[in-house]
Amino acid sequence: MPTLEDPVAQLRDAGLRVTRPRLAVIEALGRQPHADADTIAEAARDELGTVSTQAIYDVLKAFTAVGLVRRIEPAGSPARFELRVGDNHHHVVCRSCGVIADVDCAHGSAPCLTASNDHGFSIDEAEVTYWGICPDCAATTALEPSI
Amino acid sequence: MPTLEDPVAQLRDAGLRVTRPRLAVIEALGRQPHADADTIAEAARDELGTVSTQAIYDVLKAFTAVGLVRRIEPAGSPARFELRVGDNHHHVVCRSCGVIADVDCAHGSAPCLTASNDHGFSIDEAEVTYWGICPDCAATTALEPSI
DNA sequence: GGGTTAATCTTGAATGATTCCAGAAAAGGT
DNA sequence: ACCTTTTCTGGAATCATTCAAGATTAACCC
Repeated sequence: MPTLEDPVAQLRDAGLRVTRPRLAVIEALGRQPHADADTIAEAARDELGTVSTQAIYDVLKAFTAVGLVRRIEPAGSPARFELRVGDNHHHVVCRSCGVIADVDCAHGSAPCLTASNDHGFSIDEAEVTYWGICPDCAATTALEPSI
Repeated sequence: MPTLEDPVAQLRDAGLRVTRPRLAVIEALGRQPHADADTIAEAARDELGTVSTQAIYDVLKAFTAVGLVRRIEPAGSPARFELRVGDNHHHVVCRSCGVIADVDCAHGSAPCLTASNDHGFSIDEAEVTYWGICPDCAATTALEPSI
């Protein structure tokens, strides 16, 4: 019952070599969606013992290039990565702690929105980022009105 | 006929002191919307002779804090700044050269979109970034099929 | 099962944007 | 004019990310 496709097959399908660092990155992302490079590196090291930071960046770049993962860069935080599910979904970002949650796209496939005036650009994607406060931070703030 | 509000008045209204670097930044932004910190610094230096990079960042931070300018950070480029016009508009970014153009929001005031599932977040803004190729880059690419 | 080759990983240093710090300068209220 | 607070200067520090060169190793071939 592979809810997640077999990682090895995923790599092969993408035309990428199967290496331990790559498998570790896939697994790390499966466990922590929206992780940044550093978090992924730590997770990979927990599993493999040691992996260079550079390897993580290379792996993430290779994955992004073939569309295995999607790179998102919310303003104010380092780049985050997520296993791409093929759908074109969006994100809610907490202004306070930076956590990210997925939001399904209400309009189907990309581009899910049409620009009112495209200025002659040929648009292929509409990326939506919702900004707000997550439930946890809202609760905390309520308790500490002003430091 | 102040199409742009008087910069001095803008600063005073915002409760900020009126200084030469600040006026220079406002003017630079008026001339080049979507400029990054470095570009603004250069423009300010052209006008004032010399200004520290730090001063530019401080000014931009102060302006952003009071809502005089809006900071946008498209993935892959340094932060850009624009004079906030109060409306809640969006941006089209060229994947090739990075130029940014404004796109009016079709839905009025922020947040102009409603998340399909907000995960309990209290959302105050929906930021939309359209990605594509600008007319100039499209023309160039057409001429040079593949380098 | 070895050998070959190109892709991948390691180590270490470099870059670019941005921020931190401490002191000097200057804006505005009294 | 004077004083207080904000703002600006100069220089160093930080963080995420990338570059470079050589060592490994996965995958394909015989």
